[in-house]
Amino acid sequence: MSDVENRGMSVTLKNRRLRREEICSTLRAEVLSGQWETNEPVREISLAKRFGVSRGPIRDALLQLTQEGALVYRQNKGVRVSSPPEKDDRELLFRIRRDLETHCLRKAFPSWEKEDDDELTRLLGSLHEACSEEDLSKVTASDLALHRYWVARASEELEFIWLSITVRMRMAYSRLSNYKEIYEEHEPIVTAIHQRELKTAESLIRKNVI
Amino acid sequence: MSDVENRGMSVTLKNRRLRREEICSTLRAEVLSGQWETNEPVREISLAKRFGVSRGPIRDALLQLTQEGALVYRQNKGVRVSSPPEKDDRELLFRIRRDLETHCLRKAFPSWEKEDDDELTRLLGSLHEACSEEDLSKVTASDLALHRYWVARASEELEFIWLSITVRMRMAYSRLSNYKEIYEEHEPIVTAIHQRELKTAESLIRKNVI
DNA sequence: TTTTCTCAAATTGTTAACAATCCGTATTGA
DNA sequence: TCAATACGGATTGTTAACAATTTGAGAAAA
Repeated sequence: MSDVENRGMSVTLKNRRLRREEICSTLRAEVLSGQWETNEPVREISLAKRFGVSRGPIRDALLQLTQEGALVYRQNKGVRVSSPPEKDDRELLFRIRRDLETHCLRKAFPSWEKEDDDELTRLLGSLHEACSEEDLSKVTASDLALHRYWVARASEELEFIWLSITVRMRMAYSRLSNYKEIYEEHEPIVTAIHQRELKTAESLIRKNVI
Repeated sequence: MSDVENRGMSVTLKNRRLRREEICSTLRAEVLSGQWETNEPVREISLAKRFGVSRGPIRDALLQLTQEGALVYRQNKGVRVSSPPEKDDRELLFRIRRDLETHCLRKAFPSWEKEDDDELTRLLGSLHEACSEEDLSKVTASDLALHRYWVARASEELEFIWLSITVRMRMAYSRLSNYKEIYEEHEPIVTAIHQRELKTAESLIRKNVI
């Protein structure tokens, strides 16, 4: 069992039967936050032991992550962590992601309600907590969940497309020097949404997604 | 066993061990060409019988098609054919698809070789044949394969993203009145590529993808 | 009649055993 | 020595049986 696979042992007996989606998001956060070596093979058996299930559900989860772009699948050789996209493609992918997020926010805005505000506040709090703890895996998951919310709020279809693009970009934080900056880039976006300032929110998202 | 599931019985004994990708593309073409009722449940057992395998590989294929957007998965209820995207989202998706295809063609052009020309010719021939036979499933698959070629030629990463968008759009041919038009829209694109006229090819693709 | 409850059939979810494949190591032969 | 080959452990692919869940028909109750 490798180092990575032993991490985060919050798997208690009561949630022995984890949903595929839960296994997925745990693994996704680890891959996205760069905790797995690129080209490091991912073994089904060790993951099965770690999550306390058989290889079946693990294969489901790995196949899903393959489709999302976090992993690459090869016949009879299992999956490995994929490489980030080429430089040529990054600019296009960023633009598509910006277009998707602003489109979704604009579309969801007319029916935006207080409970949406509350949920965003909760997600922002989770991001703040993760940044304070300097927990990279948690920061990545929180960041993803925050952006994902306004996309999913608009369209389940677009959510899948957005996710597969965002996951492939690796959400690299190299542009930001520390965790505090990550939080401080997101706080104004949520504030603008709370105040129903669509244009401001759109503009801030465009500046954040680069 | 439903009507759809009995269709196309070219499954002989020799290719008993079909790859997941082969099962996928067969099912994908049928879904995309509208041969399955929307919201019609897709049963694992009947598909397993049809392809002569157990439910395992079928589940793999269905999960993959779910991620691509052809099917929708619900806990304990299996998959069903998804609905086409909302009108609001269609224009955005078309634009993204156009951007992806032209970007990929431009990127692949410098290293485009004779064998690529040959492959395009082959794929165009397949489309022509499908149009002559008026076989909707085959037309859909051929059209997809042709566009897919120049995307895949540029980037495996972008191929996945492009596929998940294109599959979700259902490739509706309502804009075109007959099969002949479908072929006649694609023939000039391939010709332009053969003659290395990038601008012309890009422009034709933009007009074709609407 | 209408609603609620019960139960059995159908279907999906999970598991463990088995088959096929890959890959590194050792052995063989020139 | 070196290349080719054979072997065996490790890993993925597939299968069939079993568990859990959903669904709908029909009985029971209001």
